Amino acid sequence: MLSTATNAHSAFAAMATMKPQLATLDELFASVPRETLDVGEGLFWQGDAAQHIFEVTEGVLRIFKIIGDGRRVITGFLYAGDMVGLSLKDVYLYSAEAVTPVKVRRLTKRAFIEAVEHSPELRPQLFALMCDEMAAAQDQMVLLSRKSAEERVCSFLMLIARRMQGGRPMARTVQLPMSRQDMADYLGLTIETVSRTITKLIARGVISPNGRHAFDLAKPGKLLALCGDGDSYDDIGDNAVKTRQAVWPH
Amino acid sequence: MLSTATNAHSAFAAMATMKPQLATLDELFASVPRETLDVGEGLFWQGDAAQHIFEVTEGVLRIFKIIGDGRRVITGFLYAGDMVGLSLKDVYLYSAEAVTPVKVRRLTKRAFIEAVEHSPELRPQLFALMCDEMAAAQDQMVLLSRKSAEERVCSFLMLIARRMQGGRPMARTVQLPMSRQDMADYLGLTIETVSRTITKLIARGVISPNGRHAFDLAKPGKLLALCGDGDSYDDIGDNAVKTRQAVWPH
DNA sequence: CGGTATTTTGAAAGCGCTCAACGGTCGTGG
DNA sequence: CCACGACCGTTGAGCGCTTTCAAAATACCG
Repeated sequence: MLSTATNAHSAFAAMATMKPQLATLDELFASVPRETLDVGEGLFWQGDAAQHIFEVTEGVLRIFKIIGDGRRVITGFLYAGDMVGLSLKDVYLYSAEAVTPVKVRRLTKRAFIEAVEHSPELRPQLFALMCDEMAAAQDQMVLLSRKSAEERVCSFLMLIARRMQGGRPMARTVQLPMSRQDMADYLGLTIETVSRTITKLIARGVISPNGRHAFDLAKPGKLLALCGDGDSYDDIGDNAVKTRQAVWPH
Repeated sequence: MLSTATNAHSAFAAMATMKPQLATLDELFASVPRETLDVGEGLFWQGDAAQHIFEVTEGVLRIFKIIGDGRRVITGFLYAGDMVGLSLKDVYLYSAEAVTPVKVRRLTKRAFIEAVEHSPELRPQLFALMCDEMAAAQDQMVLLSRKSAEERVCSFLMLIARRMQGGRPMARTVQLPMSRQDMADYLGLTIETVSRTITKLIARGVISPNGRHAFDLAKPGKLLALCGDGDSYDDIGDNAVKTRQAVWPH
């Protein structure tokens, strides 16, 4: 568990004397050698002693929990720039495996926490990171709780599309490196339902396959409308423009 | 929970901040007058400018999101001691309403963040809080993604039972102040399914009604086993003892 | 090119949902 | 104290979406 004070003074001294202020969380990991993971290889397992924080440098990682009888729930996919292992429990509460070949850098939890604790630059960044994660988790609860299979798949496509483009214009093509089983376990569906739903979206011309693990977004406006997020869109001609007509109660 | 060393450190911290040390997040709110909410009254709404952080002092609050066509997802119930509004977005991403009469205290987000930022005591507490929230969110994803109706209801009963007793011996009686509709929207079910599932649990003697919004846990061991969390339990005679036989992959 | 894993497709079943009616409880007011 | 009504919870019947079980098709890899 995290005991912040043990070495607080020495860590502070070290930071003050040896290092310039770190501007970004990323720089924290800059000096650490990269490790590589093959496809399917695990980074750590649910129940392992939680000693490190990792930063994904390259590739895609899946984070998942398994309950007794083998049911698997993928709680997230991590891309370059994402961090994993952030928790104060002394064991990991989930497992992490490589979806694609992955490169990561690791820091001991203590080193990470002390560095953040003594950097006024880093603290807000960590805070922001955790807030974003929490917001994403809540969106996922909405998806799992109330969305239909089609809405889930469309939401997933949009999520990945947005993530890949860092938010900008929106990718024409979405890469889905994970298997259908991974998608199913992330979306709370079965592999068959995911497959059928995708087939239907293709038949309707909303997306079109581009290899088995990539899709072209033929009608991005339509796709957006099918996410079930309740905003309304001008869908004429599929050059859809978001009209941001939020619908709250009261 | 998190054992921080308070001592060697605090002298230095006090000098640095020129403020009396706050030992707990709770004390941050100590000087603020309480506000009260009637049953059903809203604290803030999804989309409102997010200017305050709240601490629940008394009662139960529900946190929920609504998507376009009226579907509601309750992402959590908050009890005395819990905090709400923690986010860096400039609008709230969810709404908060009183399930029971509620008392809260508020701090502006800025005041809160600055206080935490200047207190080495408070920072780890906030970090711990957010980590716990994240862990709870992931458990909820598991529930929503892969658990049956019965498992969901049992998990909910256990969750509330544990929360009420602060983790100790386990309450004989569980108070459920929220409506069946609230439970349904939290568990990703309909009100009818929740009702039917509870009826079945009563029929099987797992729980027994104690007023409409409370239940006695007649067979806590059985209840635990029905949560679908995959541990195994000795259920003979219902003086069940947890045998902690975790099941990870590999 | 053969063998394996993954994905797709088909048919049937099941769990939870929808629609509908009934019952119970509580507060109000006569 | 009881009658009434509104709200909430329960129960029932039937349906539909997703799952399950099974098999074929396709991609992947040595």
